[in-house]
Amino acid sequence: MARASSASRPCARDRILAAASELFYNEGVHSVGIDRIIAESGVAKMSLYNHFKSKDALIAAWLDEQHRGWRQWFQEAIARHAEASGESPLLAIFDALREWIEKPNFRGCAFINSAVELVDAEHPGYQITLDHQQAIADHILTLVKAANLPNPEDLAKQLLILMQGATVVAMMHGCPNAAGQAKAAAAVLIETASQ
Amino acid sequence: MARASSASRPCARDRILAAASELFYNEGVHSVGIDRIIAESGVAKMSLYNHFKSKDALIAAWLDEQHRGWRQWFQEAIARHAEASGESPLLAIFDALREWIEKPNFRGCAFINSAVELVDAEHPGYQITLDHQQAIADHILTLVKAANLPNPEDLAKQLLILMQGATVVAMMHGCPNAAGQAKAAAAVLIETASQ
DNA sequence: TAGTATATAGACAGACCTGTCTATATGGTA
DNA sequence: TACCATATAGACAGGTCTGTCTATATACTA
Repeated sequence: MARASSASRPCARDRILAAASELFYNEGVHSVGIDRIIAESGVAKMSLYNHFKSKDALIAAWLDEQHRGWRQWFQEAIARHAEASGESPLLAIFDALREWIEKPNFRGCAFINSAVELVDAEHPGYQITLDHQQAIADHILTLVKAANLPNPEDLAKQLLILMQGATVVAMMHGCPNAAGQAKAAAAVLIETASQ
Repeated sequence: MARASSASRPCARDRILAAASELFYNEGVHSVGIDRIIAESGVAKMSLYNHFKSKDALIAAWLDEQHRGWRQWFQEAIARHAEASGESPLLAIFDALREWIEKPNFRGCAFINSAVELVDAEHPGYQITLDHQQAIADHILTLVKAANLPNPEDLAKQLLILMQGATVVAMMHGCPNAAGQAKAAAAVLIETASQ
């Protein structure tokens, strides 16, 4: 277990990130201290600081990992839902969103939550939260343009607003059908834009 | 200045709440400690604990005060914008939202932010964040019903999603026109629902 | 087996936090 | 003026946090 190539147990770095991921998302980056992560991961404090320069660097690493994973999943889920339903990828966005919201540990968007908690734009993780949001907006715009709809920038922005709104409403209102309502609204906007 | 009736200086309690309000909203409830609030308000620590049982009680008092103030402002602003523009109160929601977003110290919704930070549903302030969100949803539903539109629950939910989404997009994307885009989308949804 | 890279457990220091408390000051009223 | 309610400044205690460090263990390779 001293080498990352061992197949029987994840390396220390991965165990730290896994523990941090669960704790940070469920409880927030400020409420979870280093000792909690150490206890959860079974990694020694010195190893943690060998892999990550500081707690802030760990937060940034977590956000970076989440950013990559979520982007990949988002694109894959949209394609999967679009294929399964035969509907436009623009509507499939909201099916993917619903799939995410319905996860048992859903507590909103890690990037929104972290931006709220970190506040400080100089924090090493803050820019990642913004990059993530921008990547979503860009992806939606790409899908809208691919659909050859007029005023793509406006429609993309409105769909982004619906998506972010459904995320927050699902979190704050315990609303199981926020994604469905957002999808219905998106359908109207897309239909109207097509005329 | 030992009595609240003094007209020359706010009483200690009000000064604490004013300082807490600014610091908590700008920097988050976890990042701001009691000593910061004491320094900002010029109130002695013992006075602070005479007025508020604990930091958590102060947070709850702040959220309660914000809840009352915001509700009042929201309804007044909608009425004001509806009268000035001659448009439906349902669209005026987004004019009021824009007015709020354009404030120089805008950093999203204090209730969403606090729900994210507090996490714990047992925290004395947590229920207030939920009550606040529910009050907004109820108010939107009331306006939709007053407009005699079909499927009021669905439309109200969609307008709520647009409103929350615009709030988050404005915060995360530095998007000055999120409220305007949400208003344009709302106009389409309302027009479609009317047919 | 020896050496090395990586790991473990956890003590430690200093900073910061929340809440308690002592001593004193201030302002209003009888 | 005396009394009382409320205020001030800030020391203090104990807990928690982040990051540094000592001592030791483990696993792999030559």
